[in-house]
Amino acid sequence: MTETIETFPGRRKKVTINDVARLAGVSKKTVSRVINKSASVHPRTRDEITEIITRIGFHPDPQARGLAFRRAFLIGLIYDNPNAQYIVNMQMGALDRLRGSGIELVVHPCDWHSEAFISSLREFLENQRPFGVIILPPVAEDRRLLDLLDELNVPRVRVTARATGDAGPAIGREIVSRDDIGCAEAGAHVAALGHRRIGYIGGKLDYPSAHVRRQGFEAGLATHGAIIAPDLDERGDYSFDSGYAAARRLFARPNCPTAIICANDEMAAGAYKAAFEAGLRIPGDLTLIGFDDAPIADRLSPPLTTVRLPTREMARMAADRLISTDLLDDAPLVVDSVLVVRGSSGAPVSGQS
Amino acid sequence: MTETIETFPGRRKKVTINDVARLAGVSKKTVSRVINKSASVHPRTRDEITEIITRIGFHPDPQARGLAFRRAFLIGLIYDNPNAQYIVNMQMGALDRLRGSGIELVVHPCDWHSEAFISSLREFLENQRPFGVIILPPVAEDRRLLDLLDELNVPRVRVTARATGDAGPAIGREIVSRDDIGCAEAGAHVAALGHRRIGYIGGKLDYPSAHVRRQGFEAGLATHGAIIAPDLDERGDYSFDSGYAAARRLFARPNCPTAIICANDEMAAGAYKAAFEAGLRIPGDLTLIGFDDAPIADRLSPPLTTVRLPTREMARMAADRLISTDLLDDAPLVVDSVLVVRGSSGAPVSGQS
DNA sequence: CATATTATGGTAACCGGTGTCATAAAGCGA
DNA sequence: TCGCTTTATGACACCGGTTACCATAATATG
Repeated sequence: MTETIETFPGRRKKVTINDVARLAGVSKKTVSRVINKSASVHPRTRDEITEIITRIGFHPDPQARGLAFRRAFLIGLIYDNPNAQYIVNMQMGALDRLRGSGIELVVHPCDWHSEAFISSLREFLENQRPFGVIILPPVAEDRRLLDLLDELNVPRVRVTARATGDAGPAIGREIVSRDDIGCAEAGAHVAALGHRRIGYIGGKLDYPSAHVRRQGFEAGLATHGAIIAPDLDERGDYSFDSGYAAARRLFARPNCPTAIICANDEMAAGAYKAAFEAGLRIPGDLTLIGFDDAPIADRLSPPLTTVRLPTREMARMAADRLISTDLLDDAPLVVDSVLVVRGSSGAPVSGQS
Repeated sequence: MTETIETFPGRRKKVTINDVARLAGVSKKTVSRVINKSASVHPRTRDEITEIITRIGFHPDPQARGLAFRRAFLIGLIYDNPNAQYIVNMQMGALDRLRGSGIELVVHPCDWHSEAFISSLREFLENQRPFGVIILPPVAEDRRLLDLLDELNVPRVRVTARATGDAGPAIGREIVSRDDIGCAEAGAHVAALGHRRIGYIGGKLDYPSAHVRRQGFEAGLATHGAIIAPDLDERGDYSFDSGYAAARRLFARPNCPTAIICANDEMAAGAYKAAFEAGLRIPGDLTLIGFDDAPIADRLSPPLTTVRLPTREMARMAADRLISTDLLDDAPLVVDSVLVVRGSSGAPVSGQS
């Protein structure tokens, strides 16, 4: 039995690998091997060292380890649109997985369209050399960013939306959301309610998710023979204001829609505002559909029927892919979206088209 | 003129302090002095070194520096209530200031009431040894956390609400918001509109801001001789659901309020929902007031009259206090809140009390 | 039993900076 | 001109880990 001299009571200085080595009567190299689960260490030795590590509460210094590894124990979360409400969910999801791993989450919002976009990211990546990064749409699709990550050899996981799991070549590891599935449900839901005069407020064309969602909605409508009315086809930029403006344009059309499908909740919330101002009752006069199931969705009155994406879960998976050592392959992980029916959708009032 | 041999074109390996030293013909220590603006370096030498640093694009490695300094170039943002919408604003504010400083923001939500609260924070602080932390309410008031920070000697800035700038002893550096000012404006606004049957949905007693805001509202009401009706005095926990429940309780009272003041926007949003379900029109039947000017405030219909706190600015100031070398003193920085009148407040319909 | 292979452990150098302390150079009053 | 203080700079160890490489003990083979 080794003397219990020098256990932690009273010690104030940081416990180092040397302390462990000394107590175990081995070299720091051996302790290092145990820490990193590398190479062959005699089981007895390993257990002894492990025991000592926990007993004296040794935690390898991330700074020192990072310096030697040339890699910081940080994971960057890179995204545009810092105001999107799901960002918080994504952060929580990543943190769920990181908790206890000794790796910290560094948030890195950025302005996709700014000139400094790449250079500021480069600075972060080159200097801090994060363990890996999680990139969210729409920047997850940016060629320059992907190239930069390749150049600097930073592991990454992309979170992205695609209509099918195998559409297009995978660009590195990715978490793919099947936005189209929930959208199809939503489209079918709207059509099944009897709506035929259906408006649409889509996203910008350079957001890949905009296409996927649209296709999903259209496919769902088609199952009941419905379509997006060609003269009620509007577009926003996923912001509240753009949704408001688009909805106003729709209301100004000769033949008002009885339902409007929005490519995200923020724009749907804007449509609520427009509807309120126009004196339209939801869902009596107007059915509204959103996407995201953002926090605002069930805070609206009536609560918004929307398509839920498991954002937190997705971020958790993304973080897991970055830090799990036992990852089997790089096949994209696919998650489904699902329709959440709430109070904003109902049958059109009789008498209307 | 020194030869331009070996400038960066084509180099792939990291530029180190040694490269700079060699090029400048000085020791790395001197370069280090320049980097840290420390001690006396001859102006000529300094300029020369500075020039070389920018020319070859040298960025000191945060890992190495952190190891030597025993302090990571990270700033932690510690908060409970990760779902509060102002969190994103706080993050943005801190990032505004950190941009270009080479210091990264690490987010650290935590469950104030969990047992692991302190231990998980201790792990972060002991291992990563962040440059400093910003702590937001309500954890900004937690004794155990403050003690822990003292023990580990981690610089901190607290963001907190106090009625007056000098109430109570300052516990380290702080950014103080005068919640009471805007609340007083709001109270006066409600009373001036003619409301006399005024309900209140306050926050939990262990949230210090709950007291401050209440006092502010009451002071404002008092300027017009109004008070919170004793039988309409409810309490929530700053969550949407609690606001909804509290509002429903208020509506069930014999004599309905014509106005409800809520201690935050989330609860006010809950009250919207309750009002909607009860068939009450806002502001015709019911005036609603919130606090925070959270994103949801102007997404509600009608938009919510609320008290705005300059959250982003506050976080910017907090980060500044942590990283600015030229800070003059530790006096608390005080920011005011201000009433934002929107569509949810109006005169009570005649005929009512 | 001698020799060829493993399996481990030890040593030194290194990752890229910073601290301490000594020393050279410069300023300065007598 | 000569000490003496002040300023500028360098040598070297060190922060706390890691890897490269070598030495040695343990095991297998002829």
